[in-house]
Amino acid sequence: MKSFVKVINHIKEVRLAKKITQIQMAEDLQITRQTINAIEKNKYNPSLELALKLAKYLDVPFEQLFYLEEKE
Amino acid sequence: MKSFVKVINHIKEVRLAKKITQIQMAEDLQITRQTINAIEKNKYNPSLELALKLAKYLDVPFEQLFYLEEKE
DNA sequence: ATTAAATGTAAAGATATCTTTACATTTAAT
DNA sequence: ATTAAATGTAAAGATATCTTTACATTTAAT
Repeated sequence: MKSFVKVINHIKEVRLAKKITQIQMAEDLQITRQTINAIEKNKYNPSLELALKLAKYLDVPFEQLFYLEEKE
Repeated sequence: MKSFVKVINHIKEVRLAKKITQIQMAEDLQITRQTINAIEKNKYNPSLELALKLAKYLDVPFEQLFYLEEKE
């Protein structure tokens, strides 16, 4: 899927505001800490399923946590 | 990511309500018709990026188009 | 300054997402 | 009933997402 937009996520900001560690979050969501780290560092996007779990876990509206933005 | 939840999507219902074909939608979103079809038939979930594009295109709140449900 | 906890990163391997090409079946219009 | 448009499907290949194992660096507390 070539694309001129990219996904922005605010996971790190929300996580820090709630004083949760990557480790805690990974355990709670039953994924690895490397995955959380990679997503926060924008190595790749979470799958749709994980994205929905993240919004639920962090208790923020989905569109506030993830949204599209023009690339570059 | 082993998981006890699955993603539900209402793409087909919304698309039909708007009288749009898979072909038209695929062209507009610059993806293939096979991808739309596979997602509507639940062969797999869209990527987060495509999911966000779909909600925007169909003009529905994200959480109305995609949400988690207990598996089985 | 030392230590422990947290974060960052890398590489290999598994599965998921998406494309391309091709053909079959169903639906809608005449 | 015929035809065209739309939908369904399959297989091979490319890239993305996620795990596991391992180690390095940074941050926070003492």
